Amino acid sequence: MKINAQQLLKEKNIRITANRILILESFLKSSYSLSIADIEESLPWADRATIFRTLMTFKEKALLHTIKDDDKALKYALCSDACQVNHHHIHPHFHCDICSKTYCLTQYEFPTPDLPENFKASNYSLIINGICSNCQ
Amino acid sequence: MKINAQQLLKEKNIRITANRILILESFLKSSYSLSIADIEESLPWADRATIFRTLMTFKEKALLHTIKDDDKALKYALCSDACQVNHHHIHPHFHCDICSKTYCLTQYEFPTPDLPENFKASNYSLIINGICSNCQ
DNA sequence: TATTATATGCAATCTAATTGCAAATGAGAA
DNA sequence: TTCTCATTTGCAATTAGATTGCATATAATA
Repeated sequence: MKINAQQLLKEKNIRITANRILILESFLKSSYSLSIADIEESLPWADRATIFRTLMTFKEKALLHTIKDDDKALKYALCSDACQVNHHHIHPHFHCDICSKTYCLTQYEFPTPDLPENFKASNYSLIINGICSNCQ
Repeated sequence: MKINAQQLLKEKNIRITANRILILESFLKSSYSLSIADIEESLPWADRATIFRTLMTFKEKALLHTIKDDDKALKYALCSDACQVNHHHIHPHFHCDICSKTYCLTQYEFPTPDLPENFKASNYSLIINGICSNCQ
């Protein structure tokens, strides 16, 4: 793991606890976004409410953002540096209809559409559905 | 009302009932998308399960599509003709952070981003957050 | 008008999210 | 190092929204 979870927490002024380190490490290790249930599965001793509140905290501190894909459960993914600089950012995500994984495509920017008169955009969230490279 | 709900149901091969006519009319009248709760409010005598199943049917028959915005409840909106021709379409939606209404911007197309190698897209769903013209 | 598949209403269930509260713990002060 | 106190945690309970089962009612067509 290149990026140190503990250090990242300190940088973000988040109190360091075992739970938080392990939950953050789950995200650092994963190439796709995770739901509360995903985290419960990888850390079976952890309490759902604690995971939930940890994710809330991480989101407030702009360490994570949420994604609503076609699955029932909300997913969470690490914010890139771009996210962290600017809270009003563009988020393309790819949801695989087969394995149901959702990938955060922060490096793939897209041009924003025009809007009707007097509509002011602050944030764009794009969900692309399809089939990922693993499931072809 | 320009478009006739009853006729629309017939075209789509959906059995005509009082419930379905009134629910469909709610959508024809509305300039924004509706949740189950919204419909319950405007048709207080209607049963939630019936509304739910009606919306399922409408979605299956490509009369409606669903939108997951920042609200908890799922929203539904009429499909445009474009939707109906091609099931793999592009959906820009605008969610107002103040009044919480979500508008379907079918006329506002956007260019699709490039994807990583071997990722095949079939559907794009864009949620734009911001402030609508009514709330400026 | 009779028949039959489909739609409805009601109550119950499910799933995921969310909260309350007392006990445990982290981080800075002494 | 130990003390102090705000913060975090674990457990149980609750909420919100979605979804289902089943008996009855109804639409469409013969």
